[in-house]
Amino acid sequence: MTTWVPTAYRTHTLGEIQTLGADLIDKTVTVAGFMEANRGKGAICFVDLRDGTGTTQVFLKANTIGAESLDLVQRMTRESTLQFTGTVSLKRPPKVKEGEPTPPPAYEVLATSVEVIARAEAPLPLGVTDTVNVELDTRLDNRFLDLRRAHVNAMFRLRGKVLQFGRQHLITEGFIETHTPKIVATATEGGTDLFPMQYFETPAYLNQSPQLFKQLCMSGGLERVFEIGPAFRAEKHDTYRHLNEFISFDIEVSWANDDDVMGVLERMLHHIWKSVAEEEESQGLIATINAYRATQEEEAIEVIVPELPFPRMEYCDAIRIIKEKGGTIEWGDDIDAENSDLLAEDLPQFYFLPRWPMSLKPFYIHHVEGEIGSTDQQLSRGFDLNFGRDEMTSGGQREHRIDVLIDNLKNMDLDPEEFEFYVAGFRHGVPPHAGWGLGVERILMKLTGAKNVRETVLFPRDRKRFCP
RNA sequence: GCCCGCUUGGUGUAGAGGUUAUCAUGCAGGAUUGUCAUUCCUGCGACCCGGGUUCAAUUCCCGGAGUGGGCGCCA
Repeated sequence: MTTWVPTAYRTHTLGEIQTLGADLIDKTVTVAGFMEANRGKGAICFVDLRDGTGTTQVFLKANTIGAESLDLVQRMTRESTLQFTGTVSLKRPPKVKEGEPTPPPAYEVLATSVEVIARAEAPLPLGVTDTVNVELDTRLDNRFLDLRRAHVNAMFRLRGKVLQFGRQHLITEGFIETHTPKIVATATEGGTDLFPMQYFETPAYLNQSPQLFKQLCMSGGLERVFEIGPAFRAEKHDTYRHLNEFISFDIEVSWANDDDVMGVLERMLHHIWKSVAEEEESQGLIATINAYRATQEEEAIEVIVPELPFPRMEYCDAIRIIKEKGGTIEWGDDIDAENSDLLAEDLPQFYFLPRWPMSLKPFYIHHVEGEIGSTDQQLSRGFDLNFGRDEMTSGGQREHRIDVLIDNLKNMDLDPEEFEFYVAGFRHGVPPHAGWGLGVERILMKLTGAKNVRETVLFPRDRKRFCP
């Protein structure tokens, strides 16, 4: 349970007026919030007041609050911030049609005074309680108002929950939380464009992932680390699932191989899903999202806890199955969206794709000599985790043998000298280690049914948007 | 970067070479109401920009800008 400590502006939250209402009857309280709606233009008026914990009706009578204050509230615009002092009372039950159940008792505040903290300008750029659809672009331009909408607010509370449950699980498995630098000197670990920046007199970059640094933590004997932090990629992609700044949930584990960290991943995701499905507050957030979806005639989202272990579909088998289904692909190709759709037909939820060809993986991925695929090419210990058609995670066992590592760099046309800070960490003994990076926003998409990854980020950064 | 759409009140939409430009929501005013998605009445508010075709363009054509979707690549 959350403990709400009174503040300078309110003695109770609006949620508490409802949950503690029976004990608060006739007590004087001060509450504050956004005015969702007001009704009544005569000698009485009702205000729906909303704060972060819920909504409560405030009842105003001319002879209790005074004609002047009543008039002020009656003229107030929606979403204005108001503070009321008054006494808690039992709300008169609504008229119910015959046969319908009587709703549980609700409480209201009979106002004795009001303070207008801020009047909201009208018209609102988007309706907070309106049922009309609002386009994502309009929403993001006015995110502060969009966030006031119940289902959007719930999305971000749920985001916090997901991170909390994930963090909680890793800590129980002995992980420690770390932070690695986001300003880096090395151009790239391959595969992506970076944002250049100026670091005093020297060119530098925003980091694309904590990869190389978390490996140095392994060399440093930290054994089990995780990090939840931003990653920056300057790719000019424009899709429902890409961002130029996203939050990467990363782990790295010593004395472990790819199978070991796949285990960590599926246990963590299982814990997150299970917790969201079972925890009361999370269920409430899901219910809020579903209430909105119902107004948009969208199907309710259901939190289906995935079974352990997640299915494994090795790369070679995936290629074979795609071919059987009529997809165009050759061994050694990346699996594109169209072909991922074919795999997703049979694997609509989480599944691992282990043992990719070494040729498709970055220099830091480990391979075991003799592990070869169906065309006699070297396999790697790299894996992906998909949810249906979408990639959630990329991971693998890392190359801890310094000579192989340097060969890999050379084979991929990278200059080992540029990676000296990294290679140096391998000169004095490194435990075999493995890890992964998980896209937090993509997980949120799957959990909340969001069709666009931007919905799961407060202020998304994409090709066209970096403000607000 | 490539391909395909779209752009109409604050928001979301309907629509047509000549209309009083539709509906919902919103906003303003009024009637009713201890209301509770109130109900009812009245009113307000819009065709992205530039050029072309035409007697006439918001509608057709070209260009631009903005935006949405798909793809590549990725998390």
